[in-house]
Amino acid sequence: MRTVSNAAGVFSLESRYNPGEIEVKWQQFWAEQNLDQTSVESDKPKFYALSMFPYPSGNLHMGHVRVYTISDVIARVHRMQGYRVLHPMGWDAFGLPAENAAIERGIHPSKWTYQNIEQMRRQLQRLGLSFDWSREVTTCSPDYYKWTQWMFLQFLEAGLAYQKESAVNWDPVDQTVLANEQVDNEGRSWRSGTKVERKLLRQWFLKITDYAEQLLNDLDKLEGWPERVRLMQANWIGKSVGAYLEFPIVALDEKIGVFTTRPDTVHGVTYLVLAPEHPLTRHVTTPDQKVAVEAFIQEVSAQSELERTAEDKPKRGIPTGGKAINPFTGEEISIWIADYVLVEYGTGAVMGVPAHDARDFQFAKQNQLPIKVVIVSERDLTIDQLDAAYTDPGFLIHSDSFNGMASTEAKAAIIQAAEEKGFGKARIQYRLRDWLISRQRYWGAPIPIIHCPSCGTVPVTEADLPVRLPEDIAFSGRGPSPLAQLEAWVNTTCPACGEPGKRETDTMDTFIDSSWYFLRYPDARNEQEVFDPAKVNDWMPVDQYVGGIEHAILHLLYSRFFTKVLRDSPGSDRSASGGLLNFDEPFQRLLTQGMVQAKTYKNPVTGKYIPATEIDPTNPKDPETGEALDVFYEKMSKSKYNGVDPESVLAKYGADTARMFILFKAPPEKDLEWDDADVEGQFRFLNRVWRLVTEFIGSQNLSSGSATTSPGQELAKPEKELRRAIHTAIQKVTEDVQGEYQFNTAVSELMKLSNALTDSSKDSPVYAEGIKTLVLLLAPLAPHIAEELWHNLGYSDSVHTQSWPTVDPAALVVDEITLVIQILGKTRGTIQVPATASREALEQYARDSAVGQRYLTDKEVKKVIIVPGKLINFVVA
RNA sequence: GCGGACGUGGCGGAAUUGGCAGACGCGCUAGAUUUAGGUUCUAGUAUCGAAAGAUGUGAAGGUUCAAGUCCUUUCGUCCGCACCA
Repeated sequence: MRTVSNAAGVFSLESRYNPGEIEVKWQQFWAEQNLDQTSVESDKPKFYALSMFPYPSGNLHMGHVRVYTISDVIARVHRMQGYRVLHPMGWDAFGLPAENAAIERGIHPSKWTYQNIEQMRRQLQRLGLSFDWSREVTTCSPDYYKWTQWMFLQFLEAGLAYQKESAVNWDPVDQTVLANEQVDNEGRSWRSGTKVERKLLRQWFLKITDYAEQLLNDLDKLEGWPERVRLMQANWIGKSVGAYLEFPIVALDEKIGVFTTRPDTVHGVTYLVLAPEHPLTRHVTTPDQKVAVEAFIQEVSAQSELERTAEDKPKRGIPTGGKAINPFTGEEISIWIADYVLVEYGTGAVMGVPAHDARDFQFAKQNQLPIKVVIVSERDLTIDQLDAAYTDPGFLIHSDSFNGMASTEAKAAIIQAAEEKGFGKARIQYRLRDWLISRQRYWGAPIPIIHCPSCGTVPVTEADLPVRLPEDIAFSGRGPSPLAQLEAWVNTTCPACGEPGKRETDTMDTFIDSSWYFLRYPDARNEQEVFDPAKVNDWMPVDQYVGGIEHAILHLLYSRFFTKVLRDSPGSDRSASGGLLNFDEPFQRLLTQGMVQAKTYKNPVTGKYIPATEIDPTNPKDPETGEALDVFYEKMSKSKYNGVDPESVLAKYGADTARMFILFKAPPEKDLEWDDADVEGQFRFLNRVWRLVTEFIGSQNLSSGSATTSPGQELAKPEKELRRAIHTAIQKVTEDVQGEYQFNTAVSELMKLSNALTDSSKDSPVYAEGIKTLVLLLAPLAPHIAEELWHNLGYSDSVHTQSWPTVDPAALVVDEITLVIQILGKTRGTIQVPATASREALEQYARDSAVGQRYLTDKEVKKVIIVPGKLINFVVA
């Protein structure tokens, strides 16, 4: 076996690329050298690269591999470019699956979670991700949730946390509240299968609506976010500008307030509608309607919100018998209740203007309610009959002093009139609702509140945090929340008066845990305070956030909310004038990566998915029925039998190949189709690089001294071309790995460089520069092989501590360019011309060329367009 | 219904932002080497055509010397929201 010796030692030239061996070796080396720990050299610019932390389900899937590979490449590139980089990792470790494991398998949620964390951390470390594990956070750990509880107290202090009675999805079998997303389309619980009920319960809320306007406006600052995420958030917040108007109830000393975006149509109101849950429904109902109204309310309350808001559902409602007065006209109008009015939005009551609102029109037709036209398309037109609601702008009629006014102007005029007469005022309404954060579950951060018979709701004092989860607890999945069943834990003393009190038994929504974790990483081991504001203000905002589009609203909106609240809140230091944070938005740039999909086989008749192992891929048929199967790509999942286990890919090809495949196969924000043949292709490429570098090292050894460049020597043409290829690669890869993150084209540039080197002579004096550059550019993408080759090249420092290569502009200068010759815009050929040729010279070269001779002879050239360095276009008659 | 994104070879995807469409890879074809096979290497691979050449970026128009890229219309796919008053 031939060996080579250099500064790095003696090694075999015949050694084949063996990822299993070198990846473990270098991972150990990096760990020993603490290479991944965050540099705190303050003279360097900071870069905070963050990928969304995972829920520790126990097994890593390809989606994880993709996100973390992306953020790892970004982190590694920035390190080489001279930034101090914070690239941390943690665990979103509270949540239902742990508790279900406890119910189903009798394993304690804590044990289950920590086991999973151990396993997933090992799996992540196998990928060669440069995470600073010394800053790891785990949301279910008391030293983390202590501060989650502290956050809650900040919100309480600021008046942003409150309790209120609210209609929620209640599962009568499991005896718990369910989130909307845990109820299916038929209104059944995902776990018990029972129809959920709407139940009024006293729950904790965070007042996110107080920040609605800022959350909306500051979206404009997020230029580094995908447009669609910003739009989704804007729609979710759902700002409407309109008016709040009050209608006095006949024979009662009360008024019904409504919100409307169309105050200009107020003279066309012919009835009012209350939501069934509206507090005034029972007041306004007349005795003769009482039985019918009660029955209706019962019926509606049995429906889930999903059922009630289902598409194109007929609007159902009944009269209450009560009457109200339209203050603008003095007319008496009837009061109805109907299921299409939502108690959560606006005031839970609407004014019915059938002539100018499609829903009201439908409702009025159905119930023979009067329709009064008050807007017409042209001035001085009079229309009394409509076939459909007229919802466009127009001019007012039947509207007293406002007649003839444009509806757009009338809005403001009528609001002004309402204010003057005390009928109402201008109002801005948001679709966003306050955030319900109580969960009747065990595996979450306990809400740090004590209920005292004499003092009421009392916060746990900061010194008593964390309110720990009791360890010794039974999980049956039945009866009240596990915490509520543990009397020893529930009974405590009131911090205010010292008398007996009871702990709040609800825990917090796990989205609270993840709404601030990025603020903990800069100071993750701080036991004295939630974080040192100086450190957080130094590292924040996150420069690049990477995660799935499924969090477009939830996590990303909540995190923005938390950031703004903490910016406004002084924290523990009440004497401070400003807030804890000095920035408005947590995430400067956001990259939403696409799904990882794989081929699925589905029987179009039965709808069944068939595992790939059971079919012949060249002729996919159902093994049981023989029917031809549909073949398409879908997100990997167990139920579709199309999951690819990262561990098996790592075992077969290694982490570098898996990373390269993922980066090359699709741009990061697009869905990625898993393809074993393409994985093989990346493995081949890394093998080519391996051979290229290894053979170069061998040739250096054999012919040492013969391939040196004398300074000042003019390079020959092939060398010049190779050097241009090298620096073009540096330029393009650099562009691709920063800013737009087009890793797929970055990899293809590396392939081109590799191909250029393969085609060049190893004796070329610039060959060594090419090999070195290739390894450096490859380092962030395939860190292990790059490290191995770097050391084999004789360097003793890690490749990952090297500076990113820079472009030598002189190397990009060309002597000759290819000039495209077009006749009437059609390409007819190309010629090589000196790069410095003038426009006149270019035209002459083109005319003299064979192409020019052929197409221009006997033709009248009317016009010549010259794009210097590129093309010449002759416009002929 | 409203809002958004996207349609390019057999496939994934490229195209200095208006300047040679199909980079790079997969697959496929032929050949070479080695072989039990994989590996590796060379050449080819948008379509039609023997070739010259013509055609070609969902479709149809338009602007321009020049359009995948800009404009208009249209078809299709995907995603988000959906009785929000």
